[in-house]
Amino acid sequence: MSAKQVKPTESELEILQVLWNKEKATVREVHDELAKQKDVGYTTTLKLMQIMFEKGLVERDETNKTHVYVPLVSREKTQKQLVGKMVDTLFQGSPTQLVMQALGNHKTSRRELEEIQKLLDNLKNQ
Amino acid sequence: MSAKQVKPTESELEILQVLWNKEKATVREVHDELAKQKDVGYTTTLKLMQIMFEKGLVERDETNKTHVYVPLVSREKTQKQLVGKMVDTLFQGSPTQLVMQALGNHKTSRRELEEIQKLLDNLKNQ
DNA sequence: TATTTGATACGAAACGAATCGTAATACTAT
DNA sequence: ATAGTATTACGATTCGTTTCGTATCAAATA
Repeated sequence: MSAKQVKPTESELEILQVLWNKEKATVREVHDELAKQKDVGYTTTLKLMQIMFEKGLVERDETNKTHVYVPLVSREKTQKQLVGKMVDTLFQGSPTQLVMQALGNHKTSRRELEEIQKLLDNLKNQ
Repeated sequence: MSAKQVKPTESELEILQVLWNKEKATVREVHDELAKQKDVGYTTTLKLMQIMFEKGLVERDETNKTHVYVPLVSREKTQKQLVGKMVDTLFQGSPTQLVMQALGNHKTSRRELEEIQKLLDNLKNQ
């Protein structure tokens, strides 16, 4: 029985995004990426990543002066965690309602719709 | 162009849930409902609902001493708002991925699966 | 009418998240 | 070696959320 995963904050999620995409990254790399999206100071990003390290959300290689960070929580597990919470608090426990909402409000390509249909067929036959 | 809706906090969402379900409610009613789920003081609930009033998340009828609160934001709009944000920050802008995640990780009844399929068919034919 | 009960208002504290400035430290290049 | 540059460490502040205690007021009741 492993300990329950820490829930990342909004800002931590933004950092995790970068780490998941890059597999691993330095503070500078993460910061440069974030700076494209919003106005934030370098030390702010640094501090956040240090906190994430303390929380066990990331690991880091301290061999060199410039530390290299790696995510310790997976994208999938985090998605599952947060989607689950959202289903509970916003969709009264019904994932179906969430699906309807997500599909109804965005234009989805035919290709993607068919992919989902395939998944549905699989789920029905089991 | 109406002003952008305020993003409710976690606690405010819990209160909105009750209000959405009851259509309208007093602080006492909301609080009794919340108290079933978690340990919280009456004045805490009161204060939160007062803040929600200031934020414009709810309206209230002050005719009687005991105020009656009504939600000013709809469940649907709030769902849309938060699902949208989640798609952005956690699913790289792909609602389809969110759908897959939601469907994959919960057991969904055959009836619901078919309901979703119907929606998909409609979406494909337009 | 006086007392008790229940409601609102409000300030303040506790808490966590986010931001930044500054100092210390290690690398780089002259 | 020295000066400049980039990085980490860390404290402090700000900000928003949540929590609660106390005061005040109104309504019910004894």
